[in-house]
Amino acid sequence: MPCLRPRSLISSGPPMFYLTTAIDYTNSAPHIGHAYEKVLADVIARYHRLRGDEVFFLTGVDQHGQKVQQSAEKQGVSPHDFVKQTTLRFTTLWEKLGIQYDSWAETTDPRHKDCVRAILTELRDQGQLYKKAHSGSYSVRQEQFLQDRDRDEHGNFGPEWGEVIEIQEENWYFKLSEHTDWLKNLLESTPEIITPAFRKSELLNALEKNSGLDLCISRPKERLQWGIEFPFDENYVTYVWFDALINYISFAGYKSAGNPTLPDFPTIWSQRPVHLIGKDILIPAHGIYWLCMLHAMGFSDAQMPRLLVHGFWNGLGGAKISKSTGNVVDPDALADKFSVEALRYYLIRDITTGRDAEYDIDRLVMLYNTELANEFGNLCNRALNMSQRFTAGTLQIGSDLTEDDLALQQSLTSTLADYRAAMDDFEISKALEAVNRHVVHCNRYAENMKPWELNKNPDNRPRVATVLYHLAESVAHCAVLLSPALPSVSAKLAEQLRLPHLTTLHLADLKWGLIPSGHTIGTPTPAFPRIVIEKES
RNA sequence: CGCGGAGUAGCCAAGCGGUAAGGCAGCGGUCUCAUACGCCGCGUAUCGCCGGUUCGAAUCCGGCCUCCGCAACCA
Repeated sequence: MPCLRPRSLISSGPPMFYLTTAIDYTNSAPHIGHAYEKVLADVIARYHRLRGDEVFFLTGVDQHGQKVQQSAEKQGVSPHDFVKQTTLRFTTLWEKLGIQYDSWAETTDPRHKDCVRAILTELRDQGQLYKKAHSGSYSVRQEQFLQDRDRDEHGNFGPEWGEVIEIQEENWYFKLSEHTDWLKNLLESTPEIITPAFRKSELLNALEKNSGLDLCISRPKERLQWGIEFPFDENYVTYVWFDALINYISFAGYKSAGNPTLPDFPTIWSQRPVHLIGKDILIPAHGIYWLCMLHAMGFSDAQMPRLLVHGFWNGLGGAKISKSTGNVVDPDALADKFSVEALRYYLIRDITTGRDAEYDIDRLVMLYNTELANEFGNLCNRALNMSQRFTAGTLQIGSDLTEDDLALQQSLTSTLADYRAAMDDFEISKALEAVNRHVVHCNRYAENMKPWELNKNPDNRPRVATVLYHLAESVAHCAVLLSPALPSVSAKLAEQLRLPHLTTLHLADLKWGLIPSGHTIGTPTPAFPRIVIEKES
């Protein structure tokens, strides 16, 4: 068969989908918000693999900075050891939650440090960095410069700051102000840079206020040792911006000089990457600093990343979740109590991407029990069980299709389309609703067809087979559609169906007839055990 | 008049110009293949308030009220 496409396109392969998350600060244990972002990213990444895209999913931890240095001192360990121990809490949690990342970013990684230094040197040579003295009020105890907003109602610095002295300090600055006009134009001309759209006006507004100011990017070593040393000024380490943010490119192979342990940067960054971040770090970190940094490094407008900004999980009544209010939720304990599947499902099902949601354990249990255990889980079980009992586990594709059969197939078709559209827009919740719609359709179909009734008369054998095939085939489709959200369950169902290839299918392969005629399935066991809550007195 | 979100049935929530999805909870019924699951039926929601535009508004415009976020740690 002749191929009409130019050779360059043939060899280019599937598109690269590069997805990153914020890297978490290794100062304390991961909480529900950390888990949300990573699960969301994992679902998006798995969906793109399902689409057949080439995926590079990067996540990791931010290990430098003063807080870490202080926490380590408090514990009487080195920052290195402290960070090693906290990082382990993150990696073990991700493993438990089934977060399948392709690469792991740690800012203490020598490869990352080399990249940061290479960038700093280059920017300095291009005149993008300069050294300047700053004087102001400095708290010796807190080891930081104070702002006017830190003053109390009398205009004084309170006792919480300890001794406050006036000092002068030199630091390195990045010429941020040279890039803000460009950024303004970019944001106005390229709406896809930022999702959801309403964040754009917020960002433009902040940009207005920020204009004219350059960015302080260093800390003198007397104040901070736990960081990356400047390549051309050994008395300074980098402050967070030219450290943490760089991870998005350093671990993608930027300036790695062909280091075989890192990927090929042009391949990874061949189209706009997606940075999944929380709404708290859009302004100014990602929305302003990072984009301007990339611009200074010579990235073109077409290479600017997409910022996918998610909302927060708040406590009931919209209360902020924080350590001080004591309503922090430990995702590890939740997974133990309700299962990883229930937690993953809840975190992506009960929130609209980009908006906030209220965290409520009752809803976690409710959504899992109704949509997964009762509706889908029960559908799987009844379908496979009837096949075992009525046709000895063997499925026949069937003929003489009725209107009901065709309606079921139609339902699946529209679910597939809705699912795809929603997932492409990162609307995970909508996509899951679409799957659920078909599940409900199937249960209704089963009620109406009553195969257990038909089976009483041997003449109905072919009809029973056709009905059971429609149910089993639907289970197979739904198992694939749910695989980004619940990979382990999908694998379990593939096993029960004795269709191992389901786990490696692509979205485009989802056509009626996944189950070959004459195929024999295995025995079902509940894939979603109901969560039963013991009544607490 | 700082900026930005949000206000839809008891609760969660979709819709964003054409007589208000869905879910949960509740009530009644029903099947038995199935995880006491499923299925069927039952809700008059002045879509925060007031005005305007329109043949027609939850959806557009104006005004008002209420709640949340906008220092730092932090997704």
